[in-house]
Amino acid sequence: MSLVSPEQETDAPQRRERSVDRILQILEFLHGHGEGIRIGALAKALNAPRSSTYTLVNDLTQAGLLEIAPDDGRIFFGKRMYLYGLNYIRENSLAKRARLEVDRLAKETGETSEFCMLQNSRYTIMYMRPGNRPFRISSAVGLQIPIPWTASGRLLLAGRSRAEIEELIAEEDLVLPDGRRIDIDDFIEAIGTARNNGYCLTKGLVDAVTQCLAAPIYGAEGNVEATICLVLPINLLDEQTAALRDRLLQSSRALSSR
Amino acid sequence: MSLVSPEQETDAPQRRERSVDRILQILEFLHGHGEGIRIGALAKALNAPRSSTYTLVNDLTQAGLLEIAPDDGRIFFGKRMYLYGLNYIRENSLAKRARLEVDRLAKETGETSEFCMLQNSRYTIMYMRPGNRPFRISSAVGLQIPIPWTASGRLLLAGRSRAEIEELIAEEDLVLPDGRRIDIDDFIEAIGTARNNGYCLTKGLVDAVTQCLAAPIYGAEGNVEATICLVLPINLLDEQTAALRDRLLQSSRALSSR
DNA sequence: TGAAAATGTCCTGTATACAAGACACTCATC
DNA sequence: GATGAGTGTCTTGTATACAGGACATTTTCA
Repeated sequence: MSLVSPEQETDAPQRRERSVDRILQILEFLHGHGEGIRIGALAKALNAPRSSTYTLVNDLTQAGLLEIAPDDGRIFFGKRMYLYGLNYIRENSLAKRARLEVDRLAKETGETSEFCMLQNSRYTIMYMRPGNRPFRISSAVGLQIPIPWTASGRLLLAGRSRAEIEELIAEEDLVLPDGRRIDIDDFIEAIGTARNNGYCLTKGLVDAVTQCLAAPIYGAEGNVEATICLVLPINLLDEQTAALRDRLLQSSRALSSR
Repeated sequence: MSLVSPEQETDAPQRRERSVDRILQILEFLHGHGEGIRIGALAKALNAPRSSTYTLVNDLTQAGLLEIAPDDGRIFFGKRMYLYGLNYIRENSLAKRARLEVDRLAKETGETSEFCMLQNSRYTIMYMRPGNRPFRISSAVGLQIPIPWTASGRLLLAGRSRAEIEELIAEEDLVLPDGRRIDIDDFIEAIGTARNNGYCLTKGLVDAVTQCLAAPIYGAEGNVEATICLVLPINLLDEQTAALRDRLLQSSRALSSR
């Protein structure tokens, strides 16, 4: 079931939609859009009638799931959505354990640690704990990031067929922030290597000064359900990296099923 | 508009509800309930028809806003709800600044720092950063906590009339975790004092070994929109506490409007 | 082991929520 | 100050989503 895409364009009179579906479309669009949007523009983007959009957005706003910026009327996610969402990371077994483990890892190593999953066939940092280095703090938690940009992404695709991978990765996701293009064959090979090694190290992908060291979290069926990873300065000594890797793999094992 | 309470009990045939409202009821109930619940029990709790509840919950589950525990079928908040919620704290101006300030405060003082707001006429920790002490980490972030249990709560009620306060505070919220009962008159007086002082200190309320030092964050209209606070061991020296208070007030000013 | 309760799915009629469009405003822009 | 685009509110008719209930399982526990 496609969540966000508006119904197929036909000449037939527009199908009536259930408000549930409209709500899900609104939320998903807002999340993907990445910034506030005004109601009119939202209705147009979803190909939804303006009147229905008004009532729904107003309902959700009154409930606090959305907020409307008082100055320009743009819609954002609201406080209540945030509070509801916190329940997930507090209650979900894996998320809860992973959060604690990330905190522990960051504290012990002093390095920025992250817990990551796939969502929508994109990569998402679910939880992050910054390290002690005076680095910039990444504010990418919860955002959707192209899978090929990350070490975790290579692990998360482990076990999938070539066709599946090609299907999953959009063309533009192969282009790095600095404009370089990742070759799909190299990428698929890297996935295989990562799978065999049981970890993955990428250098200077998203930016030139960091490397990313990721380890898999296996689900009950032996699939890679999530990853835990360290964001490191690129110029570490080999023995430092090796020590960090061993420590990371320990966390990886602790979080994996069985 | 009451969010969670089911419609008034009449003998008239049940009013039909819009699915928007049902959804809001489901989410709010789940949040307040604090743990997973099965669909049947949910329908009963909301006084909603079972069939409608099934379809709605299934829709929300497919969308990832809810999750159903595979073993016993209980409903929880889902991954997508969490990701949607993260947008709030990333985009909302106050929440964003407060998060950075809390991180800074925790780092500088080494003490557990929190950003708090009212929600539903209950008190909620919106964001927390643990300090360096080997304390237990509170996992109360996002939960609804009785206002009288906290220093922040006293600040957040500043400026409200006695009647409003009595209206707001449920009887049972005056009872502390250890069974002691807070006198409503003392509580109202403490609110006035907190308002005049521009900060609030409470000792040994929620547990015997901590004190809580809170400062207001003023909104544009001079109202207390939120608070920022420190959770400290109860046996600090006066001069230590004073220094922390000054530092806290600095953050308070930085976050307040104007 | 049998009865009672709960779970999940499906079907149907009708109360009503949605789509469409009208209307009165408010901004921009020329 | 005229034009066009967008905003927010209301009203109305009808397609349909919801409430109710039936049914086949599964679970509970006496």
